[in-house]
Amino acid sequence: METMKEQQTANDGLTTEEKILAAAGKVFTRKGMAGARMQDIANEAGINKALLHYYFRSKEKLFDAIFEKTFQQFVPLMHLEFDSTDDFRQMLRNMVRLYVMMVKKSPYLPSFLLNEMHQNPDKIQHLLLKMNVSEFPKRLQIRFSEAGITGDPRQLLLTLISGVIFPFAAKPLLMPLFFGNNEKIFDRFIEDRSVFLEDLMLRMLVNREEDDINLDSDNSNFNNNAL
Amino acid sequence: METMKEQQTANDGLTTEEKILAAAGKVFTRKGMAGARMQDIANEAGINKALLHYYFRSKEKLFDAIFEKTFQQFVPLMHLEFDSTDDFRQMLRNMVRLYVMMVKKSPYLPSFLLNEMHQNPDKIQHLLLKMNVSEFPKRLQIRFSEAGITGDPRQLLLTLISGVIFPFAAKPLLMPLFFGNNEKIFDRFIEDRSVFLEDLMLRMLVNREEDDINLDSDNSNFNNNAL
DNA sequence: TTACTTATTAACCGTTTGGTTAAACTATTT
DNA sequence: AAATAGTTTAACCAAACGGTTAATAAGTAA
Repeated sequence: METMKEQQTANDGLTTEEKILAAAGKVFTRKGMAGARMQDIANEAGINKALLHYYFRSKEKLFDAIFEKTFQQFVPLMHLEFDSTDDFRQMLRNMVRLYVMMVKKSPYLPSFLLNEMHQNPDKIQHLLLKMNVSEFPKRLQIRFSEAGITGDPRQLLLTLISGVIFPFAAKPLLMPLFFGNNEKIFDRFIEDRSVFLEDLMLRMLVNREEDDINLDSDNSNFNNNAL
Repeated sequence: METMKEQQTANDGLTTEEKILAAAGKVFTRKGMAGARMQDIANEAGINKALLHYYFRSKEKLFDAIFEKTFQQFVPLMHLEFDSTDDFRQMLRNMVRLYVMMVKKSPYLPSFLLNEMHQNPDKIQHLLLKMNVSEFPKRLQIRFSEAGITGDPRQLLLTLISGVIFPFAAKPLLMPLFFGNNEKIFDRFIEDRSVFLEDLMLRMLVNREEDDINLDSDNSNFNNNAL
């Protein structure tokens, strides 16, 4: 029998703190900060409510921990992913696949993040400073320039990300409107959408250079991204 | 001095009920159902809290009124817009412009709707029945077929709508990350985006027929849209 | 004016909520 | 074993909340 110093592992192999974080993540992402109840989180974690305040001082502190963790799970993906692959097209493909996978696993995430971002825009400022993403727009521009893309890379990136995330964020509407409340049909649609979006990206990249339709080539306002 | 029977107009030319609805709309869209307080709504309307319960019986009833109104403002736009113009490309252009205008006017709307939709997916089912949108997917398909588009029209439509809405829904993130917290730069980006999205649509329509990249032409799962 | 209906308010009520406390339980140290 | 530090709980608390009530004010009809 070994002695455990820092944290003792509970019955199911999880620290109490870990159990709290898992439960809080579940409840907060579903109900949001305002809709979540501390008692619900305690029940979900199978512990006493006072323990929540013992580990995290207040509801807001606990929420902040969850929000930060969830936020970082989302945003820096592009951050990391943009350096990993040499082939530009393959990189875009990977991004689509990665985001589809992520959102598929936890469908509440997008609307949770979007909503809480609006509720506390100040916290985002702070989070973006902690993760060092201030260089991201510059790197994004360089990456696109090297690939010979002339247009505003933000337009393309936003189209890509929104294209993946939005169907999940709007699922409760799309489900009865387009998919007859059939989960399998929805899943198949998402499968098709991955291909659709990859193809969409390729079309844009290929055509953009040789085409006469000019989209504000001198995008002079791209450098104003101070923090 | 005229006599008023049905509803007397208050000092500022608005019925009390109208003042309540306006105030509730403002508070609910910003704070959400769970985050909104009846007292805040009463304050915003400049009336006593009990009046809220006098006109609408409960918080949920009041919320439902706002949610329905807001929801209908959004969804049936495509519904109406899809019949108005003969020219298919012009119609898509109009849709983009219309949605940009709408969301620009009330930036909280997208994240509010997306979030509350997740919170009560059951209510959406009911709302979709009231608005008669059951025919919409069929009409959408027909409209696209007539224009000679072979791919799944839902993919294209979703790309369009998400492309417009998402930048506003994610504005608190994009603002410091891409636009240096400068509202004017953001506005200019949205202007550019309208053009970008219109161009994007045209590219897809033009190329899709003559291209060898085949995106699941036999979209057999499109007809399963019962309600 | 009188009677009556509708609109509006201040005060109140029961419940829920985030948070605290003091005691009990568990492990580690001496 | 005794003392100590860390963990967990039941019970409690004040504030906030949605909702009610009883009384008042305002408009309408006779």
